[in-house]
Amino acid sequence: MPDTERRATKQRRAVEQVLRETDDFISAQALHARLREQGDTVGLATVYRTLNAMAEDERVDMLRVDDGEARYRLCASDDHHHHLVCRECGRTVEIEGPAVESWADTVAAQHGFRDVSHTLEVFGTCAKH
Amino acid sequence: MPDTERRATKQRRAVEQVLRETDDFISAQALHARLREQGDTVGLATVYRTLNAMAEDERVDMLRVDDGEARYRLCASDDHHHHLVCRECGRTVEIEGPAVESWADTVAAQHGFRDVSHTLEVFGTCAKH
DNA sequence: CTCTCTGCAAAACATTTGCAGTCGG
DNA sequence: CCGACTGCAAATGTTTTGCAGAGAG
Repeated sequence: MPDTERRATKQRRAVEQVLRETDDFISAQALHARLREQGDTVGLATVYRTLNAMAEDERVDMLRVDDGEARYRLCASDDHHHHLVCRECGRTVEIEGPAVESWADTVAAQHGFRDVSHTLEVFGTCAKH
Repeated sequence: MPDTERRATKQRRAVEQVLRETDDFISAQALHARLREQGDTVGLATVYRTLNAMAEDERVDMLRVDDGEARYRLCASDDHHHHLVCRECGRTVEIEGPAVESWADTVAAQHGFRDVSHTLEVFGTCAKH
């Protein structure tokens, strides 16, 4: 239902502000916790409703991780990047793979798939471990 | 805990048999339903436990779809591969990206990461949808 | 026999929804 | 004002877990 009117409220502004300050994908639960930390009292349900609305309007990207939590991030209109994560300490480095992007699109198209998207995460043990 | 002993039971054989007959990824719930259909009475919890054990032993691939259900499938081949998954019907095509493999290793090494592994899934809408 | 496995029901999660009251435009 | 928005609590849906009994080796 993209045609519904959408009002600008205090809690929506709060959610968007946290998203703006967060580079990586963040879960609804974590976002809600961060809001409480900084004093904003926004209901968890409202966080979910806001995130869903934004996803519907394509203002955030949503992806699922293996632990079952959905994670959200403001649509970076600029570049799409991936992450290199240390499996020991969680340290994260943003990486780019231009070749991967086009490769994924090409292969998908060859198999007749449209609206292609992909998830790519690289794991390793960083120098400190 | 990959070192735990693993016994061969009737219900595990039943789960594996369904997996063997299924080409695409299937959810635990759907697998459980299929078992009941064909007369096997296996508890839902057992299906989950079996699937988790197999995933831990790397005998099945597990992936999450946007609706929040995890889907499982027997590892088809021994070499490392990726998947192109239809987000509408779950139809899956195995794809290979030799360039991606080496790219991931290289980038990770540049950042001082060792023991590199990665996950890559491509999603799209297949020709039938 | 000895442990692992199973079933069932309850618990633990993430996420959604019903409703009465609130508030933006 | 009016209808969209919010908070809370209750409802959902998936997956996990505790525990007593069953069964593989």
